[in-house]
Amino acid sequence: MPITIKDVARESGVNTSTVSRALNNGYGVNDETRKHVIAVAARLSYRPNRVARGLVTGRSHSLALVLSDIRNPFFAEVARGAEDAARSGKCDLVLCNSDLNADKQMQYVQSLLEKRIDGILMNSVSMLNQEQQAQLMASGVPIVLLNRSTSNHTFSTVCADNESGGALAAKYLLDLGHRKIAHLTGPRQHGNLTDRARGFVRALHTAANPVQPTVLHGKFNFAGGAELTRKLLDEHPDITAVFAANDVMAFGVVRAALDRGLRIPQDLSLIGFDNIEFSGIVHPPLTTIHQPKYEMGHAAVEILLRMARDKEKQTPEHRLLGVELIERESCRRQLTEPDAHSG
Amino acid sequence: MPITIKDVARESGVNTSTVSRALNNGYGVNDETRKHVIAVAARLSYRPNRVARGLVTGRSHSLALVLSDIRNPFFAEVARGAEDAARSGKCDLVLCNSDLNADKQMQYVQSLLEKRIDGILMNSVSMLNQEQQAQLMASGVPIVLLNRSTSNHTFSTVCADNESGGALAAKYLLDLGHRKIAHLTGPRQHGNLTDRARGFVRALHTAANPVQPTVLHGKFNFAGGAELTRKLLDEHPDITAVFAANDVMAFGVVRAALDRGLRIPQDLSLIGFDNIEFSGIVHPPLTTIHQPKYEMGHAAVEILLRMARDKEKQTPEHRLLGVELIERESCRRQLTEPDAHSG
DNA sequence: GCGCCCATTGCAAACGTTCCCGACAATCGG
DNA sequence: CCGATTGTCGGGAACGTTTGCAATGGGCGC
Repeated sequence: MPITIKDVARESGVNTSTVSRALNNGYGVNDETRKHVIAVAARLSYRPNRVARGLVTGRSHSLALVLSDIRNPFFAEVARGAEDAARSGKCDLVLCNSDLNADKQMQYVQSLLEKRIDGILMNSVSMLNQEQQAQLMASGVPIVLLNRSTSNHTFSTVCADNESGGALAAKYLLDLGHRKIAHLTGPRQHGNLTDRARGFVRALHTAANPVQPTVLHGKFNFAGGAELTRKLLDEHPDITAVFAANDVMAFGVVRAALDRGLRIPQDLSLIGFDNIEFSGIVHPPLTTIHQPKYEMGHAAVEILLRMARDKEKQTPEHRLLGVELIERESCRRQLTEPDAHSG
Repeated sequence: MPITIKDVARESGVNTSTVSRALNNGYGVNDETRKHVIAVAARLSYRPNRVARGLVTGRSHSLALVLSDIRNPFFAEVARGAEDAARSGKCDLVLCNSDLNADKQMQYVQSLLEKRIDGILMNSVSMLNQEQQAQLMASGVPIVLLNRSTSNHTFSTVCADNESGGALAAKYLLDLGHRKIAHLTGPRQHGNLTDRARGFVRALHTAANPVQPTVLHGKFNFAGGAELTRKLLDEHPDITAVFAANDVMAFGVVRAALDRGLRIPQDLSLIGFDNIEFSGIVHPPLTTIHQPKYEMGHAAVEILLRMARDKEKQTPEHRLLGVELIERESCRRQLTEPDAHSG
């Protein structure tokens, strides 16, 4: 029913192949006839069928974004960057929520492969077993991972410099004069969080006046942040500054601290990680390490587009994006007390 | 290069049409041969090419989600509901961020039509002019609108019951004893917000003891909430309760109130709208009207799927989803003072 | 004036499915 | 025992493009 290339060909008195050439790159077709064809196509309001084109070219002009949950504001920002990049690369983006479920993720990949997707951006493959990872590799589709998997360098990766971010947080707290410092983070297996912790602890250790922080592991969400804070305040009531592994945990810290009657930053300094939008909105505005989420999504899709174009150049590319400290109002200078040992 | 249906046909000694029948609905093919074909397909790890299938069936098995910005947590939740529904309908979801830009939105639609998308879920068409809306209608693709456009009933719609939500907020504040009440909302053109305001004001008017609220219009974001609050506190310092048109505005109210030294809920009661995730996390936890965001996305896609299946039944469907009050800690009972007139 | 080259265009074969239609055998009703 | 029906399957056209190759014709060098 819709208008096809044949209609345009008939109406403009040329062959379909000429129409195709005129409408696409247009090289090898007389300038006059090209204009004529284009005019006719416009008059009939012809819309090429990208499905048919995809069948012959083998490219679907769509990319996929497989992440755990779009409701996580971090991923929403990444998704926006990815979509913008895809759009400027004439591709569209299909959204998949894996919930970090391995089976679900593989089902998505299968479905995407059947659609001859041009590339996939995933936030993690760490939950996949060896066989599944091998299957992904074998599929031949370009894949970029959002969070670098230390064990696997066969895929391209885009990652924020978590370790530097941790160090940035450490330096900031030290400069403010804090000596009793804690770090609340997620499970030890979590690569990104581990990197942040490593950078943080290392910077504290290598400081002119080294500090040994208290590090607590738990769930890396709001409830986890609150729970770890309660535990922390019970066991180490002398803590003056907390570095939370992400902003949502930091919000949990705020809540638990308020419940104990502690004000931030007057009684406790707090620094987060991610710089999600709400960090600037909550009270007090949260000092945090900014992660270039939009740029990460953007960069990942750019790599994907490059890989999709050059089917030869499939050497994995690794991009590490810088982070920066966003100073707001959740930290305060700590007057240096006399050292406990000297008392 | 990849394995096609022909390979399976050759390997199992039958015709491609038989393979197709065996692998799909399977009706009209001997049970034994079907099993054989399926076994061979599995052995060769055959993956059907959905692009080719789409070319002949005319269905792409993908739906599109065109919204202003996925970074808006409201839309992220809608998107998640939509994606889950699409998935269970064997479709995938392509994501488009329109930024409420009419041209961009039409470009998206054009691109989606070229891909022979099966249906489109958009959050608004109000920024489109008549010609563009007519063009959408003429395209013949199933379309569901997230926010009911009062002027246009030609598309299907899914909408939360904003008016009832406004009434719910009004009743709640009245029950708590508030008499000096304000409503901070967005521009007058905004349909949803207008509905909320209407429900709110009407419920206050029709109460046993009617109240005339102060209604202020401004930007419906964080900054707008803060700005309107400053204005409100300047002009009406006797206000005891505020209904913000959405949660993000409510956060702005919190900020501005704190800046003036007012505590919530001790000095000012506050109720929001949407119940985004952060409403339960901020301090104080925000009492608000819950909008079934996930369910809205889910329902919209279900309508889309139905319309895509029955190409005949294209009568627009309108679904109004209920809202509910989520009571947290941002409102407090107001002791009824003697009426100002009697003083 | 002749042959060659290049620009332009048409022809037709793909791409991988689905699905209509016809062939064939077997079964069944009478 | 014969015609009709049913179940099973193959043949082949279609879906709307792209693209390699051949054909055509004009211009140009010699």
